[in-house]
Amino acid sequence: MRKFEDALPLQLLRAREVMMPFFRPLLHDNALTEQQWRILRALYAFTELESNELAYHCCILSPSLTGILKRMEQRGYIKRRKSEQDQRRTIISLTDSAYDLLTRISPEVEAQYEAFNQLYGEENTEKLIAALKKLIQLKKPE
Amino acid sequence: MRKFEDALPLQLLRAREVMMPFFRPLLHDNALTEQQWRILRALYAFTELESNELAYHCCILSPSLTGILKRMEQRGYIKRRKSEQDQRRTIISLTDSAYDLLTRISPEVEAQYEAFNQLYGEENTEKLIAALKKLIQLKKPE
DNA sequence: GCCAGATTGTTAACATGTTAACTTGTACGA
DNA sequence: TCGTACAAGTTAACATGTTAACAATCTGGC
Repeated sequence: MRKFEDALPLQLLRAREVMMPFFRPLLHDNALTEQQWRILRALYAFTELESNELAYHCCILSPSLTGILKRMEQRGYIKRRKSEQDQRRTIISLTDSAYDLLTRISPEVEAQYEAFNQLYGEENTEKLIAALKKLIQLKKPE
Repeated sequence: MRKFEDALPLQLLRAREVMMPFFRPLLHDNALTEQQWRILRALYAFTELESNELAYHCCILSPSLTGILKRMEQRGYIKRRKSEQDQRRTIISLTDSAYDLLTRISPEVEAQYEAFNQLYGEENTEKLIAALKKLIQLKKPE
């Protein structure tokens, strides 16, 4: 059988566990979960997104997103409106308060990316991103 | 700010989401979660492990492990014994039933790895594993 | 216009992730 | 040897992951 450590999904998980300590303290200080942070960044990048688009970009399943958005709405970070053309669709966007938060902590996040790059090496990072992009473009043939 | 898609932790997550569909149907057919499968494989590789070692190898936090092991014990896949020298430590190992299960579905798992490699390319896979191993060896300086 | 089938989002039920607090057992120095 | 600090597991409380089922809406063909 394949050696336990060579399992690629496990390696990807481990790699993530090595990176996250760079960012977790920051998120924790601002009472944000990783998922909430991904949502803030996605909405910052796209200005507004429908629920299913947001879920796709953030790698979050719809049932999880329902709860997360509920909490983020209560905390005043996101707002929702119904699509005019299709009453099923909800369009999500950020509040001013969320933009303030992003503006405030983004520099610290960038600093942590820098710290990581210094440790891992700029070149290694680029190679890894390239390899991951290639993998992500794959689709399982059915 | 950094482009949303270029966030490395997100890329690692996406990559994993692309890979897992190769294995999920198999796990699902055998009523196994990803975590339970990691535990089975780790115990198969190491024969027996203490709780904290098992948690480390499988990237599972102790509080989660407590519940997972409870369910796996009820289903007859693992057994526990106390360490003689240190009554705090629990040593976990597989039951015969678990070995049977592993023997039965391992070939199918390997076949899925092969299918993935054919799609992604042997060389790409090796490069990616090498890059991930290098990353995993990093420790955040405190 | 009407209905079958697809789509969007939610709820439900359970498993796991995450942090903090707690329990028990161990080690170690005053 | 006493107590204090530490280590291993568990529990608690909440957030999220996962699958299935469901309600509301839309879309197309008839």
